[in-house]
Amino acid sequence: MFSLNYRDARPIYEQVKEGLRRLMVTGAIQMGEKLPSVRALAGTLAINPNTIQRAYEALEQEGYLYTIVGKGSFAAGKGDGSLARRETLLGQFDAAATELLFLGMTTEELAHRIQKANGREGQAR
Amino acid sequence: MFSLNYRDARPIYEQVKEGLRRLMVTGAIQMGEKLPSVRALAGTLAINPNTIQRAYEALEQEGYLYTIVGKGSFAAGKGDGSLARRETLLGQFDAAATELLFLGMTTEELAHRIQKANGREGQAR
DNA sequence: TAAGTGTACTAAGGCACATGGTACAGTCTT
DNA sequence: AAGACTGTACCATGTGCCTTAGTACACTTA
Repeated sequence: MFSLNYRDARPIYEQVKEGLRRLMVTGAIQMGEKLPSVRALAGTLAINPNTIQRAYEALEQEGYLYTIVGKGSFAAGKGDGSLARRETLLGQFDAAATELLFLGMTTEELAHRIQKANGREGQAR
Repeated sequence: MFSLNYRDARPIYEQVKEGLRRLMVTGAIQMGEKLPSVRALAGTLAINPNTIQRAYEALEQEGYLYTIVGKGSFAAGKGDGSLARRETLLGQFDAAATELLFLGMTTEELAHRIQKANGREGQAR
């Protein structure tokens, strides 16, 4: 599924968030698919269920999953992302692009990189 | 110069790093220009000099500034960025691009955004 | 009924961050 | 030579977030 890095400065629940988000964005987890339960994922990653709960809670607020009490958590659709998440991403995108241009990369190189990213995304139709 | 956000989850020294990096990347601080001293910047931002010191130390390791004991710290040139920093940026760029494409943005929209970023960058020749 | 689901608490410990203080070596101005 | 400025290096302290552990409750499903 994905792995944790305890040497990373970022908190575990952030790594869980990014790991799940990545699986959904790349199509490894498709829309409507059931995610592992809080306790199950906690057991797999050998961490506390509370930490998983925190990650799920945040992902739900970002629009990446919805939850039904007693049934479980499920991956949301593409159009369900929050505006706040989109703004955050655009900020990260612009900052990275500006700095990479400063470091000598060309607009063509970055544009080509987007093409490759477009290939990775949405392999799930 | 730039401002701190105490409600932000990121540590202060990270915000200082990003603030200075942004000023250098956008040309507001040019190559070879002297940066404010550790104590001066600490006074301006109303924080501890140790925190500034930590930010400067990290920026030097990233290749964004060089320092001369007794004289001060100075903005480095474009070609002095570390490879590690470049790899970090490329990772952030790809991740943001992939997720934005998932959320419905087109490659053309992102490419156009890079053009605008290219306008902001390097206004200092 | 029993097992599995999300959710909500509380208590405790660990760790990074930030502060305050002191000190030293080097550079520059006077 | 003296003083003011630079970066740098400690140490001790407090705070807040993260993480764990444990318990409990409402709901769904087999």
